[in-house]
Amino acid sequence: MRADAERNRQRVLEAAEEVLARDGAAVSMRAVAERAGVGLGTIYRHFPTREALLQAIVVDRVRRLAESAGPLLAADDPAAAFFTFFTRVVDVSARKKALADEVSGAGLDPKAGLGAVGGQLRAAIEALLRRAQAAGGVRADLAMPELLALLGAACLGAERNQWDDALRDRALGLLFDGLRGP
Amino acid sequence: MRADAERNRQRVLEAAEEVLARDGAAVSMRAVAERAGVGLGTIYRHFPTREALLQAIVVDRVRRLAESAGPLLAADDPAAAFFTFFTRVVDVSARKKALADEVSGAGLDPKAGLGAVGGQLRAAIEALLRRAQAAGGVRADLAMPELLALLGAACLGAERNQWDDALRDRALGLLFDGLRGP
Amino acid sequence: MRADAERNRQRVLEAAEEVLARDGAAVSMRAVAERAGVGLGTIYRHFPTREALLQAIVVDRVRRLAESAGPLLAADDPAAAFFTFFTRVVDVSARKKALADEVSGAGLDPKAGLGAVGGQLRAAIEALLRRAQAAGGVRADLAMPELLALLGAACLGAERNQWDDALRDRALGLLFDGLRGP
Amino acid sequence: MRADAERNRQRVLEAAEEVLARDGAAVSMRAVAERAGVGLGTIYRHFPTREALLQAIVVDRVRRLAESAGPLLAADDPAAAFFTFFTRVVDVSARKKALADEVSGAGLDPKAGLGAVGGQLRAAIEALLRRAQAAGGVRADLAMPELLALLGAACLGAERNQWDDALRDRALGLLFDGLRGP
DNA sequence: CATGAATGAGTATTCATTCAT
DNA sequence: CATGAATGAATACTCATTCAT
Repeated sequence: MRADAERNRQRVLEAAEEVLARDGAAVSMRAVAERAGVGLGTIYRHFPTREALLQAIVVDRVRRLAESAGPLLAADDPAAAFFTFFTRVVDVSARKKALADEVSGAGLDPKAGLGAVGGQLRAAIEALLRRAQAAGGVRADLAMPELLALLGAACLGAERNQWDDALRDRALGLLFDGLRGP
Repeated sequence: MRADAERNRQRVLEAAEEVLARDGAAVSMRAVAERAGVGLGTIYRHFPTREALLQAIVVDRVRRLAESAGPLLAADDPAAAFFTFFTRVVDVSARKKALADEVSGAGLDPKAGLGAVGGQLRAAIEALLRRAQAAGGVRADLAMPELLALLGAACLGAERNQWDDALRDRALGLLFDGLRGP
Repeated sequence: MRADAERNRQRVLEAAEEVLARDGAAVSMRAVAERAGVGLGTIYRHFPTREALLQAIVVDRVRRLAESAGPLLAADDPAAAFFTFFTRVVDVSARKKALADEVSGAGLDPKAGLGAVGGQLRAAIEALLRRAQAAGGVRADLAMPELLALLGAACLGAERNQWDDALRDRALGLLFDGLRGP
Repeated sequence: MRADAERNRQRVLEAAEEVLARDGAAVSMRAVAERAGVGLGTIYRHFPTREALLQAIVVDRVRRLAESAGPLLAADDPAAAFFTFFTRVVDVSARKKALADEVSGAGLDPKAGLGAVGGQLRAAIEALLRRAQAAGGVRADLAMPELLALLGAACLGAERNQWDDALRDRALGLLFDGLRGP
């Protein structure tokens, strides 16, 4: 790919990321184009449809999240690692609109638009959970469906209600007590 | 107001409630009019804007929810009453689209579009919480902000991901363990 | 239907008829709206899609053509009636763009977008042909496929090349000699 | 012109010929570029506009048609030669989209976009006609305007309606009977 | 000289809202 | 007072053409 094309592709992605993070999934293509300082056609050159552009951004976010789980899988305290990652996912959702929608619900199954990265994030969560359970830091009867349900809910709540750090810590603190066991 | 006007107002409200519950907040005014069997103008006679109509419905829902808390305030088991009401709010959210948005977050402050009923729901929750805490069934350090944050998150998650009863019970069971205390 | 709605529907149809007759099937909806002096939404109220509007016009033209065959079926000179109708179809095509496309080819089969009127026109042509053949004014071995092929071709030629009356008479005169027999 | 430039010009012409013949005049420049395996800019280097490219192709087709008339001018049976050529033009139109438009109507006047070749084709047709008339195989009162009108119409019909060989023979057979005389 | 990235005017279509009937 | 016809701004997307690389 030519240098200027790659540069413009990045500008489009960054502009779309910004307006998407700020305004949510209802962004118009024209708004993205103006923000990026490019023509409408330039967006469509790099992303065939509106959905493709938005998905590219969300997929990238989810991928980064999944990748960031790597170091935590080798952390000394498996339970802390699990809760750290849970918090991180919620945290990113609070700051980036349209991410929670994907983390929430079925979005982590490969069948969804996320493609493979949905499964990767899910796998990362599951691995962290298993280690934490083996270490006794998370109750043994916690299964993935309810964990994902709660994680998705927290992400949606954090996004919609713009949880600040303090609120997030208090809310997740309560939730984590429940995940540790009664 | 003339009797037929009042009757039409009710028909509009009921129709809007149905389509809003089913299709979510993206519902079109025409869809509401057709469902109600009235003209578009009739809707606008009773509700000045689309937002006003939707809000009237949500306000009504929230009001009913708040009123339904009454008996629970006199229940024998304050903690059970608290958790019952929490579950009820989540349950209704899962079945009625566009409710979770209001329960979530700032919607329960009087400053929001909900008007007074937001405060009423909030007051009901707070009263149930205080009784449950006094009875020792809920941890004493649980404050309203994080409680509302978690309640809103659960509502959003239940709506978006269409929690079934079993999933709702498992997810809320974990959360309630956290609310009882570590 | 309300009087003003019917009036506007007619204005739209007439405006679309004009621009379609003049500019062909590539007309834009905006051009029709401006010509009709109505808003874009008004067109879409009466015709759900661009295709529906254009088809309504062409269907109407074809219907009128088919209906105009009625008196000719009772004419004294069956052969003259047949040739008169053939000429009429070509004549209208020369004056109204986008008609020839429908008369030409498969457009007269009910499967096409013309719906029933395509079949009616075809039936009218066939009836006129049979009478003319029975009267000995048209060769007996003339069948519908080649007749429709020639009629469609003449319509297309007349439209594309804007045959004037004299040219049309000369060209069709030659063709009719062929249809009478060698 | 450099050898590679000439080579690219040919590739563009051939690719455009193919897609034009298959898909008709609505072909996009990008489709031509991809088919030719060259960049869009290369097309515009050789042809200043979309129209220029399409015309170059049609001009070439018409030129070849005109040239193919040469041997027929020396054929033993002038009438057969005339009808053979008429059939050939229709035949090519049926197989190559966007040709009929040019053969049809004014396209054969030098004033049109075809440039000189339009006149050449016209001259070839006229020469064949004169010989056939002199030999008594075509009616003496057949003049060029109506002949061209009918030829153009047949070309358009054959293209639009995708006449197969049998239909073409039947339709043209009827027409030729008319051209021979009543 | 070749490339293909960028442009942006243009397209059909939707929908909240107004207002003549 | 009810109706629903009319409005027109807004949306996603296409494609001939230009021009930086």
